Amino acid sequence: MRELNALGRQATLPADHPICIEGAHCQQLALVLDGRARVYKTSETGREITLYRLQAGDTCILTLSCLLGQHPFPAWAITETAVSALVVPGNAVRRWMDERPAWRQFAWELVAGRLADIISLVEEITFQRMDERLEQLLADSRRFPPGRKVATTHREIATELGTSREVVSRLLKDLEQRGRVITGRGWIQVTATDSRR
Amino acid sequence: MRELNALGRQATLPADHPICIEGAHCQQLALVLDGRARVYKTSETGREITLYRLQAGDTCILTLSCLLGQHPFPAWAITETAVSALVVPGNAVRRWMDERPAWRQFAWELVAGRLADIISLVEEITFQRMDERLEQLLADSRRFPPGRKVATTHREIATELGTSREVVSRLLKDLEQRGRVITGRGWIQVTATDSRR
DNA sequence: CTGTGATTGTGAAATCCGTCACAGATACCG
DNA sequence: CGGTATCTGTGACGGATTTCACAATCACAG
Repeated sequence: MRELNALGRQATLPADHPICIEGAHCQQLALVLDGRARVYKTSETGREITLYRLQAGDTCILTLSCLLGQHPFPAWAITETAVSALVVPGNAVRRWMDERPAWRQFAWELVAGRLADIISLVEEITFQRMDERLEQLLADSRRFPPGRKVATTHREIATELGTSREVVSRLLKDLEQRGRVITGRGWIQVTATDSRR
Repeated sequence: MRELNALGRQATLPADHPICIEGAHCQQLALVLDGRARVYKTSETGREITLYRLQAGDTCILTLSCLLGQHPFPAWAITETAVSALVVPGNAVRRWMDERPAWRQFAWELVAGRLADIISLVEEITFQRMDERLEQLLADSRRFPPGRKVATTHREIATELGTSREVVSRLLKDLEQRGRVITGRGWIQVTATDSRR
């Protein structure tokens, strides 16, 4: 930890600030201290899909695999909220990987987790309908605590799922009519479910 | 290498033999010496999608991330041809990760490559139509050398792309009429393209 | 309070895709 | 050579999704 603080440079980024562009050769790794960022892919037609998110305590495994595996960064990344992070140069990361068992363990844990995430993303996209995927997204109580308004737009959800805004609007309308959510301009509230079902 | 041979156990598996089932806790790692295997996901309705393949020189990064990251195996794996492999116990893998820089490098290279593969899979599934994805598959000259018959069935290609056999049959018919492929029962031949286009 | 930009609602059409239902064709095994 | 299992071709249908077009609504700055 001491070494980490010595070599690292504290940085803060505002919300909606680009971090990585596709094809970049990363030279440093950010350890997220606070805030949230999003790693995603884009299509030529302007649609997007979120691959995964970074939160406090995370580090971007794609950057990691760039640094250690000598590959270009295969996606885009952007902050969603203001983010503060500890930025560490690539060679330090590589050295720790050699010298620090705890760091190795940390890195593999992260990679294993994200790899599993992305694989289940593939599964979802391939086999599930959009309405199921939307429900699944809303069922994540960390991001959509039931009974509380969450600030987001239909467009944001669409880029999350890799579809278009209209589709999300329609599906949300359905869900609202079935009493599963309440929506307003710029927010959504998942209906509090009693725990019996 | 010496150590690898000392600790490893040589194993051979016939074609179409299951290797890993979803949710397994892997205790050993296979280094593929010869043959080909497939890692895939399934849906309840019986459809499948291939995540990636293992060839000579590969090792399964999912197994690796299981061993090192303490996660269950998030997919299925099966041999496609007869496979011979060197099977190494998990604790040896973990030890090498501590002691062998070359092994670490090897592991990270593989992970970085596959991670990029799976991410571009997500991109394809999300943004491309099935006909584009099929053409892309056939454009892989390692697997479909132009001008040579390749033994495969429509069903196999369907499980590759995560769709149904009929869809593949129709799309192939199209491609055949446009002169891009020649097909027969149990084989496909990509038309030899002159290099000017 | 008014204008402006962002957000949301919705209809219609087109396309893509998955599924069902068979018919035919082909390889292969005895 | 017959029988059988597998593979391929195809029509029909319906559902899911995308896209375009435009109206309506809302939030907020000035």
